[in-house]
Amino acid sequence: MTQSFSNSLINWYKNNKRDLPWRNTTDPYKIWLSEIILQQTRVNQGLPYYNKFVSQYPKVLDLAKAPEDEVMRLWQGLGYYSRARNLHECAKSVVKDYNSEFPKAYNELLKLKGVGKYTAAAIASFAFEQAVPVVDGNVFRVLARYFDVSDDISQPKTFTKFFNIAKELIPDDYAASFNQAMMELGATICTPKKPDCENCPLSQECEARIHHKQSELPVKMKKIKIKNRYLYYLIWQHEEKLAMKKEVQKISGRAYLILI
DNA sequence: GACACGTGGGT
DNA sequence: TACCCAAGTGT
Repeated sequence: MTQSFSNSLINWYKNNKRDLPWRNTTDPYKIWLSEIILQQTRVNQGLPYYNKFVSQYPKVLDLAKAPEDEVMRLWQGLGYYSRARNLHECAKSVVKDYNSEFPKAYNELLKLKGVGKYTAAAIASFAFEQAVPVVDGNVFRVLARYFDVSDDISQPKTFTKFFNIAKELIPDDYAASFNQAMMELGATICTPKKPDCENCPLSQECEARIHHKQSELPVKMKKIKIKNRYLYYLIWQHEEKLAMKKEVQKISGRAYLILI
């Protein structure tokens, strides 16, 4: 049962995977770079940034040596800017504390800034072929639908449940392919809206498809609420030129970027 | 454990 | 239009 799941999935992946640059390497630096960029970010949006970073900083040492302003500028437009700051800090830490080599152990990877459970598992499996399952939004969706698991995925404790299900399914000798395949299926077939069940290699046994519950799974209770905030800036303008100065001030314990 | 963090695409 | 997300993590 678990074997047919993995076999079908991995076989489908071999024949249908997209050709993406970070899939043609086992360099942990490039794997890490791609994973940070792809956090909460679509492939099409992150791809040009990945290429820029690899080109500008071929090795972790290059990134570690770069000025933070330069790294931030390269990241400009991608969003979630704390990722860029953590990226730089992580690179410096790998150089200083790990002799410029990424650690292999999952628990050691977890100590790196910006590397959480998902990214640590991704590096451990893609770069080092360890059988640690990745659990991201795609994996939640595929497993919730296939096994009809209706736990609320917005609750942190649910992560462990899905991690354990995936751990049962992941083959020791095809860990990287399995993890990649789970995410690829979620990204291209088992999508949030209108999943393409006709072309899904797992559709025959999928509980959600059998019971027509695709739109009800996975269950996510937490809703995103957007609050408006209004900030005021003073900008000096003389003819066509703007006068701006970057300063960082602490206001009630929080760092603000003040443009003067 | 709840919440903030960003931009861009889909319905 | 107004949501709903998308290869999560830090606080």
